[in-house]
Amino acid sequence: MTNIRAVSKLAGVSVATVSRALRKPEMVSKNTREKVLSAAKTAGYKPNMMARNFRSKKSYSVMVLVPDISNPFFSMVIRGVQTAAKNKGYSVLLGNTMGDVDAENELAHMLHTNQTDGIIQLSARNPLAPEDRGDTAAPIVNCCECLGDGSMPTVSLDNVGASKAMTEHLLTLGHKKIAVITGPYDSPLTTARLSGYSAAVEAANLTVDYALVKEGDYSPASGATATKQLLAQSVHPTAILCFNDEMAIGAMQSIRQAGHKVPADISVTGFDDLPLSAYTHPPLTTIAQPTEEFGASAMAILFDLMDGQEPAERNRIVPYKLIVRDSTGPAKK
Amino acid sequence: MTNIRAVSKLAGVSVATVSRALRKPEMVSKNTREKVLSAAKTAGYKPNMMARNFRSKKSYSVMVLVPDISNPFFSMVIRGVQTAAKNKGYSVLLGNTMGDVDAENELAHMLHTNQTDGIIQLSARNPLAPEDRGDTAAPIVNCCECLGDGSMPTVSLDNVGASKAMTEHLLTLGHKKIAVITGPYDSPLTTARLSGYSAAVEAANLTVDYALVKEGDYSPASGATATKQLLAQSVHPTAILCFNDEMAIGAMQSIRQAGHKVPADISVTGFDDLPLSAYTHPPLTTIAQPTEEFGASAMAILFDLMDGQEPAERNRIVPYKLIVRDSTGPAKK
DNA sequence: CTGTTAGCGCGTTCAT
DNA sequence: ATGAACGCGCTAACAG
Repeated sequence: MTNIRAVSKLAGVSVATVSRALRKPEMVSKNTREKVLSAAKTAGYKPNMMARNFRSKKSYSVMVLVPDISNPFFSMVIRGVQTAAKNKGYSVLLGNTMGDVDAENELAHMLHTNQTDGIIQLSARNPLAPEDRGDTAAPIVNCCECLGDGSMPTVSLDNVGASKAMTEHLLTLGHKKIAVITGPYDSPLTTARLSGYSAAVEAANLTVDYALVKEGDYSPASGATATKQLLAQSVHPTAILCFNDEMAIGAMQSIRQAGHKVPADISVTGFDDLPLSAYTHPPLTTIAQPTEEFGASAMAILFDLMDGQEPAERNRIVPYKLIVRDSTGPAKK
Repeated sequence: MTNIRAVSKLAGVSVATVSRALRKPEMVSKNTREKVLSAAKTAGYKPNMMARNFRSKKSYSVMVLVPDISNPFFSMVIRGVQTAAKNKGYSVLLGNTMGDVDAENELAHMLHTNQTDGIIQLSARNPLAPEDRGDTAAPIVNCCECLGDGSMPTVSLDNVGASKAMTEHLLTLGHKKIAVITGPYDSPLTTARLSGYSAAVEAANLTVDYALVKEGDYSPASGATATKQLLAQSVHPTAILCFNDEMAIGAMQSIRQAGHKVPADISVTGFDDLPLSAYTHPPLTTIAQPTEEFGASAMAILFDLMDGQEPAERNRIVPYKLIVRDSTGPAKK
């Protein structure tokens, strides 16, 4: 194990000088700096990061707490986090929680044991015990699905607006019976998107029919099941607004299986704009979310927090985009 | 910062005893153990993992080098890694490389700077410089897309067999003009799957028509493009065998756009069995790979390596499964 | 079974 | 601009 002392001997300087030459080159004369660098090179010196981090009390890593990493939407966000982290020399620790609260808390605990410097939480739950939050200054950022209680800085979409825009798109096409397949009812995402939907419906002087609102869990299977229920009911929707693309894809399958056509008989919309959604049959009308920007913004705020500063924006909103493809069309009379 | 010394004072024992009571409870009397544990609790003591790891020269983390984390296949493998790692108290560092060799090497460097204890490489490249490999004992495992040079232990699918089985499935349905959309030609995955395809074709006393073999890059767009090329050629395939599901989905779109039907006119097959592949139109015939098992096996081998032992199996093969859905049917005469 | 003593490798004083 | 000395928090070695 070639350490800093070996280099100092080889270069004929003190260990302190070696450390400085490597970390703060401007503090050392050009002459000795070159001497040190060449000595480090010939010795094949690699600084021991564990020692360095230990000494400086920083792990230079951040953790992403994600309900399910195999969900492509989340993994795109994580890609944004990773890119931003890497730019500042940070690594990303993965915390796949499968939605389990205990797992979340356990992983968040790594903040206190110095295994990570900060956390990006991708679901609406503060994984820190209240006594550990340190007056809202704990280095943790809530991203994508956010809590509205002010306990953490957030990065989120204008979910109300996005859902409203999508509903208006359907209303404009003449749809009056618009069904909804939501996420879990206890999620703030569901609440926000439902309220956008309601706002648009009511603004069109229609009333919300709660028989047309079904709870899903973001899986294609749940979209398929909810759609079967909808088609079995007495009042048929002419459009189904799904709170993510996977459920929309499941919905389209159930519609086909029932012998109906998308969008001729029933229009379907999604949320997220997965890469595959441009290739479904028919290509899916959906809401695009800026996944990389989600990750990058969350990371930027986290850097502020870790520096001990108040972030420039405590509740950042990133823009959505309505992507109209072929799964929506005029309402069937 | 409440440290081990604070606890030792509170409990009236030495720091060494505190350390032992926490790490090797059996080395300490029941009496003092309880004394220490209660003291630790009242002091709110959380061991500083950076110090612990530094001292024991292990980071208790492993890194997954992945070409693209937003590819659902990879993220499912990573989920398997994470689960297995967590069982032994290890964390997972994410190394998204976007296929960039320099990024890979740079991340692999973290092995030498003690930032990680081992690496799972999900693409066919040894990220370690030859002089750093330490006689094949370096703690690094190649998974999914594997190098055949013996430089690392591997976990892989029987790609030749899987591809052969799929081709045989199509041959049995009467297909004689089977096109192929591959991965990048320089990938061993492509080589293996192509050879399985050839073997099946030749076993059926047919000859491989290289005009029907197109290179893709695993993206749906590349599947769509390659399919357009195939349909523009003079000899039409009656089936297209794609080396992943995304390309198959892109292929199906191009086929529809050209006014043909799947599978009535052209059968299409994929590889990977993504969760969405059961919901495409039509549902995709594909090869399922045991993603979690990939991750778990790689992690098991890596644990052996990190323990300094030869792994039980240096080249583990995990089983594939042919999933027949509706995207394949009898060949059109 | 327990306490004392030594570092791990590095960055950071405080001198010079 | 440089060197000597210290200590981060913990575990390992050696006594007792």
